[in-house]
Amino acid sequence: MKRFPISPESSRCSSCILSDICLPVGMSQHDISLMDEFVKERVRIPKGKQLFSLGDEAEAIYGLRSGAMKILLHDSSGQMQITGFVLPGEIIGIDGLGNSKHLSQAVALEDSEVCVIRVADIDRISPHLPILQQQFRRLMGMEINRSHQMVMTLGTLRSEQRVAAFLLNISSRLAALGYSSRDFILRMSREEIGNYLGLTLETVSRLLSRFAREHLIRIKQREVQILDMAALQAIAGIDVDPDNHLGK
Amino acid sequence: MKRFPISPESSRCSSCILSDICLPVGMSQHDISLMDEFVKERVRIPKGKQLFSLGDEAEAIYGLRSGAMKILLHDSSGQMQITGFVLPGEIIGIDGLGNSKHLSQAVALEDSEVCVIRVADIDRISPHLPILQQQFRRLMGMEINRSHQMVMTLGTLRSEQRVAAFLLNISSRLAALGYSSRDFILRMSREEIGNYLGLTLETVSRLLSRFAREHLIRIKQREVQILDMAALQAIAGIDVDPDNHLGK
DNA sequence: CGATCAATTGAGCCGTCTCAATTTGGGTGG
DNA sequence: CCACCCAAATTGAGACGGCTCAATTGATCG
Repeated sequence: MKRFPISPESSRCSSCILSDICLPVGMSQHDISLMDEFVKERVRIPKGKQLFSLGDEAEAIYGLRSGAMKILLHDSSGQMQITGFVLPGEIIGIDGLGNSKHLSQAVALEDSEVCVIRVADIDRISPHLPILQQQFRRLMGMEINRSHQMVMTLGTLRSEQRVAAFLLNISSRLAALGYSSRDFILRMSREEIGNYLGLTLETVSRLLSRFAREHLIRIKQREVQILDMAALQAIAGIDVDPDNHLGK
Repeated sequence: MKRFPISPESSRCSSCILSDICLPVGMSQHDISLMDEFVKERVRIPKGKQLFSLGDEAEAIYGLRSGAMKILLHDSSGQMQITGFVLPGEIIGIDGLGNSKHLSQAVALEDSEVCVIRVADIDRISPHLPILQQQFRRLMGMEINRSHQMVMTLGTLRSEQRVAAFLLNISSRLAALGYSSRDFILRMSREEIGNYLGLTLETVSRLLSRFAREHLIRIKQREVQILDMAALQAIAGIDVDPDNHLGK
């Protein structure tokens, strides 16, 4: 795995364009500059290669700087489940923090680059930077909520709702990155989407085709264009009418 | 909500029978005695009442001392999903730590009692008791893993596997508490089990009946007796044969 | 320009849900 | 103590959503 020191100025936390959605969210400029102290390393992961895998020592967490990754879980019978897709600015490896060993595997969907934050450094610095403890609590809390949201999706939504919710989720995360929320490229295959959503790849494909036939989206391979955001939200079960929350 | 100070000696962390599976897990006797300092309060929650609900300030976490609870999530369209059942010795409210507001709701399945650990106290004491930070990281990590496991279950398992895995899960958690792993009473209804597993109550009922017909369990209302643990494990997909993990 | 992999589309089947009827059990008041 | 009531659980019949299997088309890449 290629590790290399961070280049002169370009990519410190203090000057990173992702700093407002990445780990330093909400930190003062002064505190962020302290982070430059221990984010000294970056790693490139070519498409298809893994950043870490099941059983690896969880000695660091990673901020995705560019590219896209998927997080995989394996069970005792060899089943595999994708628990999440990671976009730039998002954090990878939080789930290993509690155990010191990773229980998941992170694989690049395309050539990617991550910033390395060593757990040892965190523990060393956090006494002098109390906000860091809070940041980690917040990050882990976010991961818990994200995962609960996933449980909600898999437990209560029907296939068309899942696919619609998936598109909207990707859309809003890309929007937060400054990209268009209406036009984007999916970085994962139909099979990966299906696995993530608890559906087969055929079902995903059929639903995307149907959405296109109904003029909610335009889709050509992995290029997506959202034509009717409101209709997708309605399908996904995101009520615009606040009264509906009350009734049964 | 009835709050009352902890009685003289009986129920301090340092003398609690749950201390080896509850929050103090792995702490030294000395460190545990420090915890007595800030676990000064307990709360009783009658069956059907809630400990906290969506939007409440997350000012504390709770260790379940007796009884049983369920954790609920609500979505914008009024759908409800049970994300977990809590047994004695387990911690409630971890999911609110990141946001300072609870996004879930905790409801008692039967008359219950929890120990209150105030977040403010944690923040005050943890600088002097570094192991506490680790404990919290560990707890949040466990919650993440638990939730990921849930995603795995909902994403990959078929109904009979989910129900079998559910029974085994409850069984092993009760065993950790010192109760029988073969005979126990379910504290939740078929409807609650179904909601939790992403199935209907009828499907749950049918599968329990089928398991009974096949002599894997005996079941009479909520009383469960496991007759063939190995067979249930086989159904749940817990391979005894380690070779199976490798092949596809 | 063929080879290979990803995606689409169709046909038929199976598992789970829906709707409905019945049984069981527990609690309450006469 | 018994009769009644209500909620929980069981069981059945039928419908339907999503899966499986299979064939075809469409990209991508040496």
